Amino acid sequence: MDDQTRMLAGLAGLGGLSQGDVGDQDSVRKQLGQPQQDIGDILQQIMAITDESLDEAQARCWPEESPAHWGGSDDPAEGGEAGGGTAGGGLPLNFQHRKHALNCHRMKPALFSVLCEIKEKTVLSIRGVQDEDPPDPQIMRLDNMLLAEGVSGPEKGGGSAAAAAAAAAAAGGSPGSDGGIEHSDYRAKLAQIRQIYHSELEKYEQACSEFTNHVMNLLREQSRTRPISPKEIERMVAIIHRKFSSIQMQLKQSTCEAVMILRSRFLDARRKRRNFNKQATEVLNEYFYSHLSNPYPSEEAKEELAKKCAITVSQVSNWFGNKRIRYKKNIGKFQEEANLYAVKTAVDAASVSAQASQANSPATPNSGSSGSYSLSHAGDAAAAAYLGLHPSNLNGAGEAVLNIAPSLQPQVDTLHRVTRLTAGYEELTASSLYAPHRLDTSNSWQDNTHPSCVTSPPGPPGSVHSDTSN
DNA sequence: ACGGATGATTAAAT
DNA sequence: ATTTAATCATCCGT
Repeated sequence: MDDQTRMLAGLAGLGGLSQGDVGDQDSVRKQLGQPQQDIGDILQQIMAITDESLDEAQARCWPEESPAHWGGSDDPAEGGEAGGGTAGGGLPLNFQHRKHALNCHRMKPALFSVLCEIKEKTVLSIRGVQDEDPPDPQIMRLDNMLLAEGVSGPEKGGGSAAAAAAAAAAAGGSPGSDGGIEHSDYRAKLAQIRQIYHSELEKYEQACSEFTNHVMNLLREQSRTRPISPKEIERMVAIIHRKFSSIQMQLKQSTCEAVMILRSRFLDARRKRRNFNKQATEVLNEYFYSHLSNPYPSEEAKEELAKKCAITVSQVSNWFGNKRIRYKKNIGKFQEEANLYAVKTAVDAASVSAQASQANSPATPNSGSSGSYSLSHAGDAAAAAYLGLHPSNLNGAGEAVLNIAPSLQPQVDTLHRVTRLTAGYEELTASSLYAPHRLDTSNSWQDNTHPSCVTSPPGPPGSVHSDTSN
């Protein structure tokens, strides 16, 4: 682990400091304010000890010396009178007992604290004042996002489902049937991300606490041989945590990134475009072709259409925008469609009227098409188609017997016949039905391009692309 | 795989 | 704010 070695290097650096501190006799003396003779003795002993290698010292001293050690970082209260009795007052001449005696010296706690203080100051001056870290706004942002995305929140379901639903609503997706499948896919991926995130997080946390413990033990042990205050250990732990939290931030950041990518791939409505279902298209087309002279549904009409088609109002707007422009661009291509829907509306109108006049109602086979939007205008195309159809497709009672509506797939010859029939009434439809409407209602809708008719395409149908390039 | 169809997005115009 | 025109990205039949 890279950070571990770096961390240890940092610790080693601190260790080096202690040697320098020990040499600073003057300040020690100044701060202690104790008889100088005493201090001189102690310092000499300290110097002697610091001349030994750490290994030697450890090997020699630790096994036998358990009760009192430097600083008593485990139990600060212990420091006060530790030195009093056990040393027995005799001067330690034996090299082996030098350290032990030093530990038991009555001055030891004071000296220790002074050394710690000095070191503290040095460390602070080196490191500057950036010790207290404010809660990182960056990591807070990431946390918030992960929480909102349902990655770091409660384990299952709730959070992510809510997030997905919210995203779907924001994307304006249809709440209908096919939405759920997509989202289950999305949720599966999200769960995958969440799992990775959590396992990584756990790993990091474990490593962090492990390492922290290790360092703390190390420092505590070292506090027997060099001045390390509890405060310093605390700070070291803080440093470690900072390091690890920066690693954690990286993890969070990459998780956020992954979630964003996932989101854009799965929930961006544009990328995951779904065609409207047949019925919706049908409803929209019916409206469009029955209001061909002014295919601009009002807000209420849009709402109604949206409700009918189980899509949003803005989707209705999109649809009409696309439809208008594409129709206008290549009328010929939409000819058959126009006739088809004209027929359908005519049939509906006919069946409605038949229903009205005759008591029996042969429930229009075409589910949503009978005009719940205002038929006030049901006019132009419907009437034209009606005219074209009348001779062959209406029975005596005026009831529609047309069979193309239910099966949505009109045979080609039927269509052709309709087209040709309608074409026969060209002047009638074009001039007496369409033209007036076009003139008085709409100003910009098809100002010039197609002068006359619905039925005779002005140009070669196949040649023009509705969309220029792709 | 390809090309047309189609819903959505965008900038510009109104 | 809505519409147009162009464009994008995907869907879907072949």
